[in-house]
Amino acid sequence: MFRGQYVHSISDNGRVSIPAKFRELLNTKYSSTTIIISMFENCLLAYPMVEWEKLEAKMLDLPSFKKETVDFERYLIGNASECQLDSEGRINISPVFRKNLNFKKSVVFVGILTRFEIWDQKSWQKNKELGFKKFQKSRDHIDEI
Amino acid sequence: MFRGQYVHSISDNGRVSIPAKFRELLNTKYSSTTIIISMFENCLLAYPMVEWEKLEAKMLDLPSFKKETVDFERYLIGNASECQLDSEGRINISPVFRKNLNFKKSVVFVGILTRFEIWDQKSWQKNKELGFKKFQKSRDHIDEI
DNA sequence: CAGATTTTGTCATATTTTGGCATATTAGGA
DNA sequence: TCCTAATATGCCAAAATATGACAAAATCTG
Repeated sequence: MFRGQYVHSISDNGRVSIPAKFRELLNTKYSSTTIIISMFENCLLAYPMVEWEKLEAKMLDLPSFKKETVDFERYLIGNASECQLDSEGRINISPVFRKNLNFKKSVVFVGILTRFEIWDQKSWQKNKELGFKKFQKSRDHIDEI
Repeated sequence: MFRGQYVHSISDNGRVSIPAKFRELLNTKYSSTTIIISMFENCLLAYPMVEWEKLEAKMLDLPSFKKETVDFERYLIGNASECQLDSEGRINISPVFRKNLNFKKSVVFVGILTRFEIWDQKSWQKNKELGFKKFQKSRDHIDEI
């Protein structure tokens, strides 16, 4: 499972290396270093191909003309892009993503089970307080655990 | 079960040894020295892998894009990291954790049944008073015992 | 089509992490 | 209280990792 946080720096042309722990998981569990990244809240959301395909399968089952479906899919799929890790374990993040999410010098990788997020470090820092508050609040709604 | 308190010192690069009593429990009861640590309130929370996986299994059943789920998982999983005790019974605590929790020279291990916490010694001292007050208050809400 | 710009591949190096040994410290038993 | 065994921790070398630099390839633009 993807877990934990890693801070990496991103080059001027948008190249950044994926944390070794994540690369290893892609190699072992998923046998593929192809991932899909898309936009989400204030960050990028990245899935191993296999997990992404599961997600797509579920989306195909949604009622296709319902407003929520259209809005959800247009955003998530519409922003998705496929990436191959290179021999050094790096990917390129397109200018569009970098501009939208204000990616500057450093980014934070955040592992979340079957997927991981990529944040601009400054935004992540800013969200830290809020994130903890949200976590505290969410605990009341997560009754199953 | 994990119980009691142990004070250990942490090296400059974040390496610290797990109390022998805890190691023994991992070896005997859990047959594995793999643990997961994550942030929680003002300390680290450590689970033997088996116990942690029970939690994750429950989390995988939550609706993955719902706000409460994201907030909860981003914090708990996003801060989690897998550790293997080395041959000397030590683990590494990442710079992110040390910074966030202000880990300085000494840390306190606190055993709590199926898990244990790791505190910066100073914070632990500071929280002692408060901890007692909270304990007193909690007694009214613990109806099952 | 030619030149300019961007992307990609490879190498080199600084930094961090890991493994193992050796020594210091602690705890428990006689 | 001393001795012994277990435990914790400092230290150093080796391995892994991240990232900067640069050249080659590809792409874009006029």
